[in-house]
Amino acid sequence: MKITYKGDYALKAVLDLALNYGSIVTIHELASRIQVPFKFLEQVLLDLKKGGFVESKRGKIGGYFLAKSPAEITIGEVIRFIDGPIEPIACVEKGYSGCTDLYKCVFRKIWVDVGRATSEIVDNITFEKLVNEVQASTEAVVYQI
Amino acid sequence: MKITYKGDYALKAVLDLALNYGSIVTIHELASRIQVPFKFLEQVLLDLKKGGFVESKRGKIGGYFLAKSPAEITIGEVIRFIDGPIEPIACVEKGYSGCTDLYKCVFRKIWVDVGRATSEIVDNITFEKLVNEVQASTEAVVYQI
DNA sequence: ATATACTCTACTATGTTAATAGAGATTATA
DNA sequence: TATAATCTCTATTAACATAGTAGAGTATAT
Repeated sequence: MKITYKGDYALKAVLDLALNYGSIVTIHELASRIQVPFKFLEQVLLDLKKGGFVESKRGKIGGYFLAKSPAEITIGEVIRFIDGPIEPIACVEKGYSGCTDLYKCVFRKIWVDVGRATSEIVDNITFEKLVNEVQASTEAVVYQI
Repeated sequence: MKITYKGDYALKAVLDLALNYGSIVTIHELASRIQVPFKFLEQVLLDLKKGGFVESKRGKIGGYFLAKSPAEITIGEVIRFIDGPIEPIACVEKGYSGCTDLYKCVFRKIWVDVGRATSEIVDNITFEKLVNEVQASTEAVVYQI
């Protein structure tokens, strides 16, 4: 798994929408809050829409909002959709001719293991969990003042 | 972690040298056995040499051989040296300005976890282990005949 | 000497990533 | 209905990484 900027931005965008679940958020607000180039974020959001993670409303008072509750979205789903398969090497998902050689691709099963271990983590973290974490940390800051 | 062809070839090369531990192997033999472009493999082997994984002997009857015993080399060491850090995103090792924002980079600790889980696997697999696996599988085939 | 084999540097083609640009479509509201 | 705000879609580009190729140079056994 390699997380690109696009994937990173997508996760931050979904997190922001999760933090604002119930209201509608413009790309502009989002872009300034999560510090991402506006035009790039536009594309990321269109992708997230195609993936069924977010919905949008056009026109004045338009914007984006989550298509499901934060509890129903995991970071694994998002990162897979935006950045592709979790596995560290293509041979784990595809045919990969290299596996026909003498060594019978002894490495393949290792990459499968790595993929599983990674999935174990990212598929069990929902945005609800992350929202709670963020809120707990910001509350903690408030109490310190 | 993303494993490139170079990393894949490096692992196969080390495995081949491990299977032939004790003897010296030419790039040519290696290239034909592990099915890798000769000139590309040359470079990979030079890198592996810089990394201290292999040694070489020039001239006639020259070739490559492991610098340490297969038991002393893990696939984690090799892959890190050839393909860079295990972590799925740069922010885990570097500064990464994105972490200064409101959300305090809630994702960062997840990537650290993923990196740890991956390391757990790849740092505990030595080439001795792989050699045993390969030999067991080829023996099994022999018995079947 | 010479053949064999490693060493080193440079080059190139291809693809991906990150970002920018701009015209178009939709909708609330004055 | 005009208009401003907002999402939608396609194209383009600069920079970088990857995968592979090329060729001249150096070392060594015989």
